[in-house]
Amino acid sequence: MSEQVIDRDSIPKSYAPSEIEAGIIAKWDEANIGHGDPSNEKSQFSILIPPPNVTAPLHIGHALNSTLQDVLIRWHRMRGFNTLWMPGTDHAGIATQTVVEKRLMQQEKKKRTDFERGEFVARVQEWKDEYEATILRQFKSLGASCDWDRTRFTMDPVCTAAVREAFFKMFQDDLIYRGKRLVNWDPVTLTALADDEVEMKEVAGHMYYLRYPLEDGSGFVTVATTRPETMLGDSAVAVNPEDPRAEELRGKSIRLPIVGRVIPIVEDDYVVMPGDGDDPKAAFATGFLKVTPAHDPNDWEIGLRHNLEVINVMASDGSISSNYGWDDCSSEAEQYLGLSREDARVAIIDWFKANDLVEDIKPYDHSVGHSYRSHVPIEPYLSDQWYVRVTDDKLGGEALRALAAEQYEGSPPKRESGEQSGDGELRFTPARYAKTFQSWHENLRDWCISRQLWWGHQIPIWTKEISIDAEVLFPYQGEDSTTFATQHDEAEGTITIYVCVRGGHDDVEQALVSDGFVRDEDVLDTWFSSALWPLSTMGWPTPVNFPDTEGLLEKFNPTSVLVTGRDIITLWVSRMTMLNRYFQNGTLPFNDVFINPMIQDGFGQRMSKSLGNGVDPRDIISTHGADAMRYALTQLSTGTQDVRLTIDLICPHSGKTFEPEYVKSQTGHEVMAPIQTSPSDETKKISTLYGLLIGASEDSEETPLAVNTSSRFDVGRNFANKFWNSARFAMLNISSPAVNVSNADLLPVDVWMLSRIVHATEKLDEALSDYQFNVAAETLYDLLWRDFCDWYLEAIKPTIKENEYQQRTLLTVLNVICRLLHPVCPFVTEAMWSHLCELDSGIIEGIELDDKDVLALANWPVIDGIELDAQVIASFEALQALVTAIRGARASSGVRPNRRIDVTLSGYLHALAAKHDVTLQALAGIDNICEGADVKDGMPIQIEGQTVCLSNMFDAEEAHTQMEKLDEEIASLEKKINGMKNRLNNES
RNA sequence: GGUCCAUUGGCGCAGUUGGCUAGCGCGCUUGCAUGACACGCAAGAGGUCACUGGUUCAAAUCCAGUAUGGACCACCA
Repeated sequence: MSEQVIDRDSIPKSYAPSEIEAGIIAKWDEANIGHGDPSNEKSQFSILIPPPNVTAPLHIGHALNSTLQDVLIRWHRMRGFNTLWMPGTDHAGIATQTVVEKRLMQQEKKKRTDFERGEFVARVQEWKDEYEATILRQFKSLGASCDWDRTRFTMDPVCTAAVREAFFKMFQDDLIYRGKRLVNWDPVTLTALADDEVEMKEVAGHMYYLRYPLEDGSGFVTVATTRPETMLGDSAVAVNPEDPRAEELRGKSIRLPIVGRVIPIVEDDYVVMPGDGDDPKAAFATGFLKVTPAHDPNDWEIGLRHNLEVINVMASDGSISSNYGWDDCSSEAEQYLGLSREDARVAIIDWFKANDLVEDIKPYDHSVGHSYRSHVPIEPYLSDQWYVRVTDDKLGGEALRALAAEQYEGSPPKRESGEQSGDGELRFTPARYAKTFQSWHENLRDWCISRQLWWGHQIPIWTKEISIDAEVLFPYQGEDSTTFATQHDEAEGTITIYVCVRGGHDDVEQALVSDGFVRDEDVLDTWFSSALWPLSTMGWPTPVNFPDTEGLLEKFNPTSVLVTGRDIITLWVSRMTMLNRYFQNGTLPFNDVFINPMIQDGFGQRMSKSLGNGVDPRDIISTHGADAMRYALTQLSTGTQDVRLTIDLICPHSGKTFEPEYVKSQTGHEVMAPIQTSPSDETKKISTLYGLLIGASEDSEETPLAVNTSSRFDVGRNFANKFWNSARFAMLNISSPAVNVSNADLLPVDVWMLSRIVHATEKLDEALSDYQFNVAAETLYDLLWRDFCDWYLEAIKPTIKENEYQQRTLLTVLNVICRLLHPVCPFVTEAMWSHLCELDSGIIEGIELDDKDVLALANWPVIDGIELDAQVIASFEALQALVTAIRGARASSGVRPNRRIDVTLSGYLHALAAKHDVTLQALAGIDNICEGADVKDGMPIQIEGQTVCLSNMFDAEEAHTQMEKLDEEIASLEKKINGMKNRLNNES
């Protein structure tokens, strides 16, 4: 056995992440550390990645989300669980289609409709392939230990099969239906949106007071509206039955201006009366409400109650049109056809003004729904759409009952048997988010799932219209392959047949087509396939067709925990819960939901591309390293609050950093720019370019001159470097061959250090079990920095070279620290591990550490039955207090740092000092340790009521200078005192 | 309008069932090129825990109210 195993030059002096990370990733790939094996008997721990949209590269929020998942996965893997972390991406229907359409317009000046559907989808597919590859590379570069062989995409064959089957079954069970409703229509992207895809924005608008003449010429009523342009589709005026004016108007009609339509006055208690104190609308109300069932959701409801005509006066792009259900367009009204909503509003108000029918126009601020994609106001628009009946107890009710009893009063008590029922087993961390989940389900409305897009899962419905007199003859009825529904339209005299074809029956599809059926053009809402993610990724329902998914569902569903952001509790968490329970006998897709913090910029704003305040994890990895990023993100995951990430702009060429501020760019956007405290050419250049680039286009692909980073990651870089260096130092001190260490061979400092790793392991386990990531990070920091580096390494310096037992203890401690740090800082620990493996660590009884070439696959330290003398530990802690006190006294009295002084103590303190003499001498700069109770010379200090005396603190010359210094200080203080005294005397 | 969250030294945050002197990182001050690390070491300054009242032997912590900030839901008269 060689004397010195580690060559001093083989480990560089400081940690350079960029030189090491790629090699480590390759090592993990080769060892296939992420592989989850369904046939493995060990208990499972599984996580499904919230699949990021393929619209753009990952941002720092994704990095946070993935880091936390990876910490949990690596920790469980080391603890011996059979782990599966399933990666993947989401096709993100409308979002992806929108960015691709935008790019085609910019680069090729082409619209979607300039392509065949298949052609266009192929272009989107190209985009998807590019970004999916980028995203997966990003995941890998931040150290994610997913099961890469099972990477899924929401439009993979395996996922498509699940979508087909889910749709089929729900259609069969009448949980999916066709309905003519007002939907949230996006007039730019030309698609319906779900309620939660609508963003409310405050808009400074106007309240228009319009006079509607009574048909009999006996006067008029004044209606108040914010949307005068919809008056073309008015089919009634409503008044509250309690309103005193209601009675004399009863039975009368209105002649609608411009159109000339005669419309009834209906009585409905939805109408707010002016002066009704409680309702804020009362201040603006006239008591008369124009009713436009085709263009307002509330009016739609009134229309249903009073059986009113539904007159749609707009085309799908929001322009005024008589082609979509407006039959009585007058010649007067024709002038408005083709105008946009906005232009029509102006023109119609002009008409009312010209005809003296405008009573008033008041400024009015209100919030208006906007499309979360195109950002234009939503148009409530009448159309035929597909809905999921989430209001059915089988879906919404089941999801609600999943909530754990301690988080939701209405939850059924947990079953006594060990059987998993799903009821009351869903637990949110932090617990308050259970309330978000609960109130969402208590106010559910059916879910509109059809989208008028090309990118997505096409709805598996084939349609044919037949005469109402014709017999509905359908050759496939009753077969396992199809199910159908019909819709009768008495007015048109038609029956529409909707046939849903189960997946894998191409012959039936062809037969339908030759029979005159046409497939529904629309695709499903992205969240429909996302809702099936826990099932589809694991091969539900037909594992036979996808052999690599065999056994996954049985082994890994329910998954252990879902880590996600609070913004998708309703969009995603709820729907996964519903569908998983519905298709899997009530079992849940996951038992725990951990809601990770949201990252904001230093000013508390959401990060976004258009603000220019986004942070790309790749930039952080290049400036700080992946471990640094992971450590910092773990540390700021406190669970209670959102986190602010102060952003620094750094110029990659010069390395200069700038503080950002928000300025108006030339396009009018608020964008981030460097503060020009001392305007240099460089600041100006970056500022201008930054503003231009970010302001010019949201999807700008050019790299700005400056890169966003944050000094918040410095703590992580320092931490990783500290580990690197301390490990290097420790290993360079190993010179003796391996030896087994028994308790009797340990010095007090070794016993103390072992007690610290026991303590840290327990605390870490507890913190991670409770998803207290910040506590975990803090625990690691204290262990590595405070305990190991500040105390242990310093304390053993005098003895380590000679003491072979201590060398083995040091190696064992380092080995344990390596393992404990690994889930949070996998790269630097894995890199050190290969050096550590070159040394034979020996054995310390009570600490179980296996031998593995790859740290990621090594075991979590099992510290069991190690006997550490509590008195020895306590005595080391007492020594720490003594050292601290002496250091403080030395510093405050100006002793030269490298001077060795004498200390005189008595009683138990002397015994303590004598026992730890070498350590005390090294840590506190002590020369002689003397025993004595009463010392005349020297400086007395108090420690726990005992007097300790320091002496020999200065040589003659130093003593002289020190005296002079003190004299000066006394003189200056006396001067101050006299000054104060004089002032007091003068004032009194 | 409804629900929820936050307010702790200059900055960013911990403080889980009330209980030793309220912690941590950055920054700041003083000193240090010490044979692991200046991405470092040692010592230090800095907080009436937003405000008002209450419960208690004891409140940053529990209760009520006020102020400020934020998030979500509802709402196009």
